[in-house]
Amino acid sequence: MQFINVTLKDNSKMTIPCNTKIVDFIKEFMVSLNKKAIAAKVDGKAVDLSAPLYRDCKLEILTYDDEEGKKIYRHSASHILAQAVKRLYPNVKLGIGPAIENGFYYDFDTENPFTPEDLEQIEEEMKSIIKEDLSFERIIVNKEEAIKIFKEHGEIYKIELIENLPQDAEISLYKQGDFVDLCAGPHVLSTGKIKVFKLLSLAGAYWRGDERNKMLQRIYGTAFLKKKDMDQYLNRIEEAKKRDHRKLGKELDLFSLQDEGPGFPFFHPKGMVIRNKLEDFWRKEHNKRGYQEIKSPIILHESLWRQSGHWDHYRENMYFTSIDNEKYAVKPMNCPGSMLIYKRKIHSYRDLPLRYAELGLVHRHELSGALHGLMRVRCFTQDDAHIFMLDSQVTDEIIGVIDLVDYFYKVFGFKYYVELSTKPENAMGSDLMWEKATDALRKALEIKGLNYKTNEGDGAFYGPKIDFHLEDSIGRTWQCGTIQLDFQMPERFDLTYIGSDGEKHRPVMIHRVIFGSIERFIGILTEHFAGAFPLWLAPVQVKIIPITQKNHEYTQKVSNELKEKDIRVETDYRNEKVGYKIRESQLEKIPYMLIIGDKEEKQGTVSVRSRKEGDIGTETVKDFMIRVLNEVENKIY
RNA sequence: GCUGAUGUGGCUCAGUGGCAGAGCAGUGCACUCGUAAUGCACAGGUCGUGGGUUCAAAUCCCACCAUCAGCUCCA
Repeated sequence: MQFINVTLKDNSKMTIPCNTKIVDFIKEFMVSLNKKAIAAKVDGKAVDLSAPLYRDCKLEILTYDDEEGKKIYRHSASHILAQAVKRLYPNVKLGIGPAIENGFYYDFDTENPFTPEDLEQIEEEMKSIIKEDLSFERIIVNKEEAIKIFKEHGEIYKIELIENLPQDAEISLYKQGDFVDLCAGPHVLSTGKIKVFKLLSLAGAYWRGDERNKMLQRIYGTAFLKKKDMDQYLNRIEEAKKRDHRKLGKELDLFSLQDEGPGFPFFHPKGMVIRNKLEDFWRKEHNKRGYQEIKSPIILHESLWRQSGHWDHYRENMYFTSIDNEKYAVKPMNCPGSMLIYKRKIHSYRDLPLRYAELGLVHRHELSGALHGLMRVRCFTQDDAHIFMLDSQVTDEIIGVIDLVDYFYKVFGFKYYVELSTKPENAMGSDLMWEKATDALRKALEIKGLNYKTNEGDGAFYGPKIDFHLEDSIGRTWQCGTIQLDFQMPERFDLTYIGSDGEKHRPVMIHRVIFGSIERFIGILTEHFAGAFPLWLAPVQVKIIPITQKNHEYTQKVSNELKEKDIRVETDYRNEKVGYKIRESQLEKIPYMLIIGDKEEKQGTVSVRSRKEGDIGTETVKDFMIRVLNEVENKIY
């Protein structure tokens, strides 16, 4: 008998007979993992537990606690889903069924779309497949054999996948009971290993994600080892639903979307307070940092958009109109307007860097099906800025923007991640320019000591970019800020400055946003704070609640004093019980409530209730004002 | 744009061929109240829009619009 050496994760070595199955190896030498093992990695490659060890190798056991193990577990669940569907609907054709973050899906081509009731039936069938505890068997075939097998089953999508594999490919199939699927694997040992799962939703999805292809029916599901973990996950989905800015936006009366303007949001008085506070903050911080605010028109002549390149690259997303028989376009971006302002006069190198900031309302034609509350709209306000500068100023300017982004996001308590995107396939401009620009961005990131991920080939067609993805309070990420180096616009608009040599030179330009879109940012903030905005942003900061009509006069006096200090106050003079008024203010997520009765009136105080901590005792009006003004000033959240 | 689902009073929803309903919100009256819902009464809807089928349509059929879940795309 031949023997082989197996090296484990802790570098210990074992000598075992050749062709020992991993599952047997675990039973013998790693008993503690016997129940937990899902699959294994041999020399870094994921394999089934039923695979034999036939040469010297490194062995690592994957359990549900490993990200990879979890994926394999869920992917196995997707095969069970497919088997259940085939049992119930034999004519359905299979697409693909991978594991995804938090779950899995499987795509099916079916004559009759599934209904939510069908899902229950499919779940039942999956349960019985799990009960049958069918083994996942790996079968290796060549290309011809694979095609023959799937032709017998009429699986046209699988055949298409196989045909795209190289001629000499070793093709693996997985068989459980009477069900065979094309799959690289690995899988759990048998269907019985899947403990808890749930089918979650139905959706259409294009075959291979291409909108020219047929739309298949996708079933989403998830699978966990413990019911507790699944319940927790389902709860988190519920929590996200509760925080949905569309729901909260309606409840808190911040904004609305009307049939008359799909994708064109209406901001209500309370939503406008948040908006204006964000803009005030933005203006103040930009002023401090040497930005000058501009405003360019919303409608501009078509010739401008031809010159800027938008006609060639962005026409599909633009709206057009005509005025006095001339063709005009509604701006989808602010940069061309900014270019015209730069070009209005001659600039000296001494004027640079020139930082033009613009809260610019842009309109873009988005597909109707893509619209989503404030997150995806057809008109939005970018907190844009275009910085025109000398080559030598690029790094400093980028660092300035990075610092500004960092300052802004911290104010809201967001963590964020940075990504650098490099030259794409269809880029304009020379390699040398791109290299220089990308180096400048990279250098700035390194000087700041920021960790970043590089997305090769993901830059804009006119230049590389740094993207900022912020993470909200329940762990979702959103792309907001971006810094883009742009060589095309200065070129296309023939921007110049006069250098110290008296000659004309080409300035460098960066284009950047921090909030991204004010509308989307408000959506993100709403979900991040679950509607309980920090005091400085809260549409109503203080609600004053008199206990009886006798206290109305004093209530009005307190209200006037607070308003005098620009504190946003509302008074509730309705003939209701205190508890009722408090409950309502609490649901409106108003940061402070002041309860006023005879006692307070006599003492000239107010009884303060915070939405977070409840009753926090009695204070003089003056102390309460100091408390509020301090909290606003420091943007405490 | 594509696939599927949904559309009934300000909000949340019931009503599946036979007189449009409930709760909350609103208004009026009573109670004058101490930290998350006082009681009674009243008012409010051409059932998304336009066609059609039927003695009769919120309900069945067709088209369109919007919303939702995804796909695709993206600030």
